[in-house]
Amino acid sequence: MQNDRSRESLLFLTDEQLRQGIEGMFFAYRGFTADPDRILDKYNYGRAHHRALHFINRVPGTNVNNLLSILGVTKQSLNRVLRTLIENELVSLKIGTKDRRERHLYLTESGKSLEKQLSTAQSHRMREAYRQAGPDAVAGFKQVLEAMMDPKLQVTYKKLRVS
Amino acid sequence: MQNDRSRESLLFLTDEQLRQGIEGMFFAYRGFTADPDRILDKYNYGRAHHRALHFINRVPGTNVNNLLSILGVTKQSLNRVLRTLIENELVSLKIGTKDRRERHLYLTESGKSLEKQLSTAQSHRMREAYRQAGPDAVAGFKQVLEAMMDPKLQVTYKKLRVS
DNA sequence: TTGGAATGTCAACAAGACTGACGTAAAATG
DNA sequence: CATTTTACGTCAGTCTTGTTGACATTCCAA
Repeated sequence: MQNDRSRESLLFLTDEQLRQGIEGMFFAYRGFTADPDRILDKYNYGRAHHRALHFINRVPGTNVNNLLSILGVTKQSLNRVLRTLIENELVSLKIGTKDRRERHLYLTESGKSLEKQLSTAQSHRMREAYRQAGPDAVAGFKQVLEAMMDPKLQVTYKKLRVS
Repeated sequence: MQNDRSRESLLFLTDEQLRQGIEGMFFAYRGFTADPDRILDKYNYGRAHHRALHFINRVPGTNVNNLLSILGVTKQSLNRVLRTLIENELVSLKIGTKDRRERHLYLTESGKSLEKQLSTAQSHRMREAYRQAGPDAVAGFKQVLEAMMDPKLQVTYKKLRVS
């Protein structure tokens, strides 16, 4: 009995199930980035630019270090991306008033406009997927995603929610 | 009534919900690749090698064109990766008997061993996430992932299941 | 005043993606 | 049988995005 029950209740943890999850993540991520990628191409930007735009929009006035910890890249790498975004006037800098070493980042009007374009495209696919799968599936989807994150990123992720 | 019901039943489609899904994918994908990446580093391989190993293991004897369509990269890109894997004897080639233009790909013993190491690490995290979230959440997770794929990749994904 | 933090910048490099062009062998087709 | 198409490999060049390492600047805080 005990044995039967555990065997049954753990069917979702078989190697086959796990493999499907792995391949699902791989293929779904391709779909997830496909639409924004096409838009970015037209403007000669890449995914790195998209990510910066997304999180600056999400946390307006963030400083560079905070953005670095969200994105998980080196400052040199982010800097290159930020430089072009600033040159092209999609992002503006404001030097901190309290701490004047800090640069606070904001989207300009054109920045907001491109970000909107990108997020609209990405959300559209996400919305369709959500709609097809239904509310219970969506709840489960988010639970699994959250459990898959590194603990630190889980915290970052949750912070974005309440900010 | 009708109005209330639709408003309520669509709460999971709010912009906030969609944004959480987008950021969830971003952060979860980082976690998803983190453990294999650490192993790959030690052997001086990258994610591209991992993907090749994964799918050659999954579809032993696949030809190059089939692998290309699964991975969604150019032959030049895949070739670079395959060449090193073959040189290092993780992958072996067999020329097709029926169609001698085709190269069929197999993992060697060392190939299988590395693949096992990588998939064990990746599965471990996936298993923990699944366990924490529970079977219903996992079912929902997979539903949403599948709905997020490009239609062609959805077919590819399903084919891998039954093969 | 001095140390350290936040930031920027230069240089060099690598992985991994791309395009384009070309070559070869073999199968398929007219 | 001749031609075309397919499967694959390869060379060359480019781009994005990541890395390390070194060094400069600014300026807060002890």
